Order: sequence, then C-alpha cells, then structure tokens
Amino acid sequence: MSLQIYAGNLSYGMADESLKTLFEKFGEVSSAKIIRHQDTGRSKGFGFVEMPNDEEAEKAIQGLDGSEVDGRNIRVNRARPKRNE
DNA sequence: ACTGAGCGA
Repeated sequence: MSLQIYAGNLSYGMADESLKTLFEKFGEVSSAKIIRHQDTGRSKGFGFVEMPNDEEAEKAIQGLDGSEVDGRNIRVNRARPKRNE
C-alpha cells in the first residue's frame, strides 16, 4: 500500500511540509513528518515520509539520499517498521 | 538546547 521512508541528517529547521515537498518531486506523497521531542517540540533532525507508489519511492530514495538540503546532505532510506506493520 | 548521531507510538 505504501512505502515508508526514513529521512535523516535533516536541518533542525526543516518542516513537515518541506520534507513532503522534497519527495513530491519524485512522486506522490501521502504523508511526511518530522520527528520532534515531546517536551521542547523541536526537531530531532530526522523524519519519515510515506509514498504509495513503490517505484516512485525508490526513485525518491535514490534521488534524495545524499542530496543537499538546507546546506546538509540528507540521508534517505527505507524506514524500518516502527512497531508493527 | 544553543546541537549533529539518530529509524517514529
């Protein structure tokens, strides 16, 4: 149904929408979110993106992994199951 | 947290 993608080494200023926009260059994005601390609410520097189309997702991974975003080379890969999926 | 390796409930 969807492929979940891990995006790390993001700038702390990266917003969910910005992350989504990045992946939308390669295809449809159903959701994108930055993981942040509960207390402070600030970014942890990584996030997750969900793409319905597998081939687009892999293209996005290849296309975005190592690419420079906001001055940093981001890390993109398939996400591990967070708990059970 | 003003930072910097990280895979989230």
